[in-house]
Amino acid sequence: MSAETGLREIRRRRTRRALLDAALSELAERSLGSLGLREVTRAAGVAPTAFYRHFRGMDDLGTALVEEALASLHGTVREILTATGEADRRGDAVVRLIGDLVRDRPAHVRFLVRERHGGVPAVREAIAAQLDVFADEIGAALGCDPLSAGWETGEVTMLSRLLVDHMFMTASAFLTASLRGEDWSAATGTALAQLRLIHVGRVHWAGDRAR
Amino acid sequence: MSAETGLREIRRRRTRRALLDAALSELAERSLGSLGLREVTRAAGVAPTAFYRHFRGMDDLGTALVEEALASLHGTVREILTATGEADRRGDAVVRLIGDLVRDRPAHVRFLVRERHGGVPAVREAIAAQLDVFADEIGAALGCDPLSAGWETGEVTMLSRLLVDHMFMTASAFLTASLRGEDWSAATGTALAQLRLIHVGRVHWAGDRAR
DNA sequence: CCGTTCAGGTAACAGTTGTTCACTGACTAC
DNA sequence: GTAGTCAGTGAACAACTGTTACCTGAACGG
Repeated sequence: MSAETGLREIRRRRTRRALLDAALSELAERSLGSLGLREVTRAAGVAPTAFYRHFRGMDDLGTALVEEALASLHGTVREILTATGEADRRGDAVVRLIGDLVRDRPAHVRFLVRERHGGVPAVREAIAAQLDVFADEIGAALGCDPLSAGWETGEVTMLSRLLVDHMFMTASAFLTASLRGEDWSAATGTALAQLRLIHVGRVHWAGDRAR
Repeated sequence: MSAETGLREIRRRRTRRALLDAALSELAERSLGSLGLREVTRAAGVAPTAFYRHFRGMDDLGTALVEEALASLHGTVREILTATGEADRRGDAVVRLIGDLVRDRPAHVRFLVRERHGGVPAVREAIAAQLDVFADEIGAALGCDPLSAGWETGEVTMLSRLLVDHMFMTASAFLTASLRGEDWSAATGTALAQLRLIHVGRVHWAGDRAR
């Protein structure tokens, strides 16, 4: 295993964390592309050159942040998929889990939402690739569901992509709600209703497809 | 009226256009926050100081681009709302119109998609405000539809917000499809199916709401 | 204990940035 | 025809950028 609890390694990890955190807090109201290497090191309380001991450049720092943010998101997705219960109860669980994620790691979520279509190609593509993986996982889970009996694979993937995108818009809604103040429950209600609408569409999909 | 066809005004408008176009083409693979004033003037073939004759700063240039981009989008939305025909035929019209918009003004659409959650607060909020207006318009149109009989206003707005967001994800899908190559028709199919799924959910919404 | 490794710091570099000032000269209003 | 307006220019500024080569000293392996 890679325990690596040397004193030196501890220091190393600490400043690496400081760099990531500094970048993350700076990214609250800025975009990655407009973030300078020196700004990050200054906010982290480290000399500019120390940056290169950890990252090749800002793109590298960006992809590291993607990995980190998607790790927590992956955990959330896994929880969602393994959540048992009736299909419409599962919607409640999804919205609640996304809300928890936004509460626990707002900076990570904001980073993902912002850089998904952002100006740094490497980061953008890293996020897109991982979201494709998520969509596939969700699609696989959906395929096992009795509600999807008789669905073509193309139909399943279009649904899972819709769900992934809806996850992102829900997260974004939670973020703006959290910094605008008190309409958190309204955002929850909206997301729940939209998810339920999609669910209803799913239930009656096969029946209405003929027409 | 403000005809203003003086020779001086013509020159003025020309360099203003050059500045906007230069910024727009530079924004194909970058974000507004990372775009420098001098880069724009250099790409426009103008001295840096000329910039200030037209904009107070980059934020101002950004909001001007928002206005321009949303003007074309507003036209599309209006066409969508006034489109007659059966409800599911209207879905085809929506996807086609968005496709046309992406084909005609890819830079504007990309700018909107990128800066919607981007790093420049002024631009972000300008876009959000206009999207709220669009959602209200769509909501009003939906309210007149016989399919929405018995719907609460909150339910109508959650649907219109879902539709606006889906418009954006469709536009984004078209954009990535257009620069990745040939899966344009696949993107069309996905967007259409998703819209139809939402439509099916809408039709059976009232009936399933009780449970 | 001693030589090595290596995270971090210092100093300097060439380039770029936003912004100001005074200036030109083609257009305009009278 | 002439005086004035004003879009665009040129030069200069302090501040900042990413990146380099070299140095320092504490933790490390043996």
